[in-house]
Amino acid sequence: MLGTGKTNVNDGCRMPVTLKQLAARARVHPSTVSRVANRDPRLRIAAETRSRIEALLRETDYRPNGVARGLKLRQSLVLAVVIPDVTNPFFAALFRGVEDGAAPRGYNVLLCNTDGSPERQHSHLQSLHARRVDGVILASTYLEDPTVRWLREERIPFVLVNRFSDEGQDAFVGSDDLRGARAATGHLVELGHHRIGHLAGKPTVSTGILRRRGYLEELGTRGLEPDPRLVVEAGYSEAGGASATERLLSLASPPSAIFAVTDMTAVGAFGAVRRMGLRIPEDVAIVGYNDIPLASRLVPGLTTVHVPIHELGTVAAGLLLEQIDSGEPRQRRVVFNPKLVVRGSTVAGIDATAAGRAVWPFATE
Amino acid sequence: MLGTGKTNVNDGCRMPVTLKQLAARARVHPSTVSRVANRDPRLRIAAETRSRIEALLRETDYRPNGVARGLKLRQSLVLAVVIPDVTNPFFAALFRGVEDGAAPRGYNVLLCNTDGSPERQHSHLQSLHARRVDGVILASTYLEDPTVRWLREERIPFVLVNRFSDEGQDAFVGSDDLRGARAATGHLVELGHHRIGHLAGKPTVSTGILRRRGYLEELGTRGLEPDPRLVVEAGYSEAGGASATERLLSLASPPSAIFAVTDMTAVGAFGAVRRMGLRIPEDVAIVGYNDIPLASRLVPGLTTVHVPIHELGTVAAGLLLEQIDSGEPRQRRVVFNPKLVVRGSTVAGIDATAAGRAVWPFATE
DNA sequence: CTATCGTAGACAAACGTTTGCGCGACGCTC
DNA sequence: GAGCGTCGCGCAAACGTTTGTCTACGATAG
Repeated sequence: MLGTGKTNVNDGCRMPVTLKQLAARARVHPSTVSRVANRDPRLRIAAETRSRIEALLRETDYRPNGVARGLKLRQSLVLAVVIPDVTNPFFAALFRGVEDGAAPRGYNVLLCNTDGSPERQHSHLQSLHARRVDGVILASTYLEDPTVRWLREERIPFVLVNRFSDEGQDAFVGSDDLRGARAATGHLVELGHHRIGHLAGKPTVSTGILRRRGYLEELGTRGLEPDPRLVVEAGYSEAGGASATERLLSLASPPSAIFAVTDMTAVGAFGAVRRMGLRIPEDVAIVGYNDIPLASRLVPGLTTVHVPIHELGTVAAGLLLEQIDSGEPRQRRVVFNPKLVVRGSTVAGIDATAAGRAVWPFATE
Repeated sequence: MLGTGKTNVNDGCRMPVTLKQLAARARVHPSTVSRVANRDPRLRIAAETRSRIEALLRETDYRPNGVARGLKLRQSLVLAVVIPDVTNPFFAALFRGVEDGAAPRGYNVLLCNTDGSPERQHSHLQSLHARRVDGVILASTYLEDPTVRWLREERIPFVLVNRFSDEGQDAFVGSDDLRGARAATGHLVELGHHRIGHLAGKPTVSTGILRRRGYLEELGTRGLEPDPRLVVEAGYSEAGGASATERLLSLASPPSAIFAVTDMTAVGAFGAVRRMGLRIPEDVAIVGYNDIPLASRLVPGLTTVHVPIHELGTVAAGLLLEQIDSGEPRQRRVVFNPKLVVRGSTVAGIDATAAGRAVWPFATE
């Protein structure tokens, strides 16, 4: 019979079809099939052969083995996003942005949670490197981060998001933390607050340093004397925000307003204030940072500094792909101008107006 | 000089070191280096050679090329999680569970968002298959899902989570939806509600069907006549929950309580009830499903059916790895017994007690 | 009729591993 | 001292692609 020569088809068990098997069935060399499948423009293929092979490709629904392809071509079409914790809505939205930016270009995206541990970050990156991911988006970096230096040395394309490292000229996308913090603080001053507390981030993280500096600078500009006792390191967790707030409100002369380094920190503050039997904003006004979806759903709504989180992700993906395509590290930095969103946690009753109505697009479950 | 023979090292540019390069430097065959690196138990290596090679491995910090390894070994050490949207806290927690279960075994995890679109789901899975992922965790399936059949046919290891497909005997981990829905409905009945509305899921999704059935069955058991007008399809989004609630509350004789198919749906109901100027729980009591972190932070807290979301993920990962290791599809089904958590959205004032204090571990940002 | 040329497609190497097999060399026994 | 067992390691094929080069063949021209 025709086509039953010494083809080494193994149709016994269902195996993903390979180029060689197709070549045998079409009685041509594997390279020919490859050129047809890839529409190789440099080689001329007889119309008859081509259509025969194309029919076969369609019939078997051939998909090249990505692993083999990756080995030969030295590109895996896989990116990685490294973050502290996807359970934090900020990072979930960020990841969505990255995927939305990368998927249309054929990339899949790995997600790695570090829980803020430099060791886990490092081991994740070792693993990613071994898998030859094409690029990394790193949102869990800290200042003087050896991981970033290692990425530079290994010439692995990467983009930092939200936080940056060193004075580095690495590709970066984030918000203008200094400006955002000044806007938040200024808002509280304008509301008449004199004693404003700050739930600070860590001094090892760029956002922690810059937002604290913005807070201090704005106080200075407004002619208010900063009180060191009003600045408490709270970290980025809800629990940290809660305990720091308790300390702040137990002071002899407690603050009447609080600027939290992060929305999640502010959420912790909400809980602490409530448990102490105080009212928001009458007794304590609260401002956060990032405008995560949760911020608009709290009661009262959380006044916060809006950051286009999803866009951070898509832009980062774009920068990374640019870097991968060009082959050279482009040190572009994209810094968004943050904008204050006023809600009920600083101005009583404002949630009933349009400002409080922000509805975040939560998708189907 | 020693060691400067015809070694084909190319130390001009920094390339990831390969087995061949190391072999050349150690003056042995690549296979020998491979065996040392892999601690191949079957082959005996002279102590001197071994230590020489081991020193070299440490010195160069050698990591085998995962792509080449994957090609040869037919395993990529990559899993994929397919969900509608990671921005939904339910799926974020689920993903964390999967990663926490898989990472210790050396796996990295791809995350794919489908936005509930069968087309996107299908194209994602095509792509995953081409990349030869070792297994898939699918949480976005619907009934009579061609994707699932395709997975079965291709013999790709997979586990369904939360929702299942067909009557299938596929590996599955989720909660007992029928029981959870009955508990939620029964709770409302016991509080004295006679007209209980249901914000239903889609009839194409197992959770939608089962939770609706549980609601109806419980009403029957309690001797209440189900009213078809009180069941409105709301889907799984906040917006869907809001608009469905508006319809429900505009009825001639509106319900005094609502059971929502999902916490996010319930969140939508919260907003709608508030906008209509009604009080929770005095005018309308609300119950959700899943107990996402957000549920305990709403004011009042959302009464809901607790599901161990993170554990769903780790267990699913375990099942999947078991399947991968054994080479055979194990059709184990793990069904958790859900437990009602009562908060202020059904019982006024209860949030001040311990029940409302559930603090979810949000990690650092 | 032969030299030339263009075209269609085969050949083979390469990407970086893993692993069954086999081969020399050494030491032991009889 | 010949045979045998063991030890240590090299050889080569294989995983599934891609791509530069080379060949065979038919046509055309001189």
